[in-house]
Amino acid sequence: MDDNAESLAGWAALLADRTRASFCLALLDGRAWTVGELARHAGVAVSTASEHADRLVAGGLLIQRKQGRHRYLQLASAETATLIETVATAGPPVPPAPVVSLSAAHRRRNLAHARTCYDHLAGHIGVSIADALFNSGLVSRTNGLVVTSRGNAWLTSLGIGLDKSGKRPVVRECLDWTERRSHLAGQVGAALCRHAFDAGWIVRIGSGRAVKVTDAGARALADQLGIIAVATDSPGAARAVPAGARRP
Amino acid sequence: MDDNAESLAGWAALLADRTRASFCLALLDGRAWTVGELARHAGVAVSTASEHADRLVAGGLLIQRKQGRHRYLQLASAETATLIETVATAGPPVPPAPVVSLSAAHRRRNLAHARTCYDHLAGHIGVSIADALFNSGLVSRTNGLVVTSRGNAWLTSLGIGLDKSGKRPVVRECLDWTERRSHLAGQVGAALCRHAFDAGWIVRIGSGRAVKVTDAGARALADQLGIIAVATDSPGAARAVPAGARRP
DNA sequence: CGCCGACTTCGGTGGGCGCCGAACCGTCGC
DNA sequence: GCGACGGTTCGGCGCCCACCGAAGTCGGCG
Repeated sequence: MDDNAESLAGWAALLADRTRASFCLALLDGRAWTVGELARHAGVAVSTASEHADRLVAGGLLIQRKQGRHRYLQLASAETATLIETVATAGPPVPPAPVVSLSAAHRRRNLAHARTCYDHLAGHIGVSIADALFNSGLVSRTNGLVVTSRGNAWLTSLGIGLDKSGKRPVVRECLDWTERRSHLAGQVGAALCRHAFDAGWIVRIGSGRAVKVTDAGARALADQLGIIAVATDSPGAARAVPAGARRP
Repeated sequence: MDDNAESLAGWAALLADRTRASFCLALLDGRAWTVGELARHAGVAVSTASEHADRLVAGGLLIQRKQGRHRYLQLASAETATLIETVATAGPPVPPAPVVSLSAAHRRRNLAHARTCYDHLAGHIGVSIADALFNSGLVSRTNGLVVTSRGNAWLTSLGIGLDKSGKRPVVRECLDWTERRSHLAGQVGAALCRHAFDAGWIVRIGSGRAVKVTDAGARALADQLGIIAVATDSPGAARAVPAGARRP
């Protein structure tokens, strides 16, 4: 029991610091962040962030990849991510926060429904969009992940152009941590997200990652992709049903 | 992001202390311990233990029940137990613990083989029992999880009665963290575990959660459920094979 | 080659907290 | 009533560690 307790405590200690917790939560988006980004995100000095990164890597929670003068950090594995989410969303506990809760639960539901993951869409809505693009043959994954010619035409019709020679992958799958399925990242994911904002399909809820589908957005998604979506904050709503995809 | 990090950190902080971790691990056996017992178990002064108990209760990890001059502590819920197990058995073994291993590995094998989870049986043996009950039609999950009439008869033959009107679910599935499959909890899981202790089918190994199947227990399990089990500590043993279930 | 920028290392500071023993408080049993 | 006993409260000690700024390192770019 003795060494076991040590082990459990050591594990938990990694997460038991506000700054490190903030890192892990940020890294839940699956991306690799640099030390500087993490420092800015958590609001601490770069030197401090560097030391925390050391500890997290040493503890096995994160892995690092050095690239030029950057040091990229990401979660060690999907299991790690699951673990962090488990603890983070665990029970009502927590020392601070005596009441709140109602709005907290509401916020969580919003997050699960629609949010940004870095620069693309995630949550139920993100997964639904990915499904719709696959089902309607705009994106195909039979031979790796590619945008079909029909897909290109559709994107062009939205005013979106892709940079095939660029460094960034045109389209990429990104595991969604609330849905446990893929949504789309890469140039396509980012462009669609940007377009959704620009066209007023979605708006941010507050300052976090959560977004809300507007009425106009719901209509547009139905028209374009056959997705039935409702505004996140209407009562009993948090739901988006991918219908049999229609030709865009 | 901010309050979320705080929350995660606060949660983890509860587990991030050697002594508190030791408490929680001890309490995983589902029993209620007194402050004094926990203090002795962890090797700290009673005053120290008392303060730790305060924190764990305040944090919602434990609940307490005062009785005379004793203060009994136990895990707040089965979910809490699951959470602790998740973190405890999680990923990379942790910062410390360089070698140790042989006895540690042995102990872990014991744990994986048969242990208590809160108040019911877990590990390979727990999963085997669940399998046997499903296969022999004593418990069915075709229409939700229910004890069949034959199942009820069998339980009665063991001297186990169920409280159908009670608050606690009659039978519940509980994910086993070493097997990654379900074992049985709820009233049935608890009653079977209690019966196994009472009838001498299993005995505790030391003071922890690990249990060992006795020779008599192995015979009984084979007779009753067609499970082939061997005592945990016989060499190369840690194994329990669910055979084609026989009528009990 | 020299500058810039990302990151690391290092010394120093402060606060938090884990620990204890001593004093205190309630309950139990005589 | 008194003593024994389980538990709590309190003051104090010491360590650990999160934080910072300044100096140093190293890769990339002009």
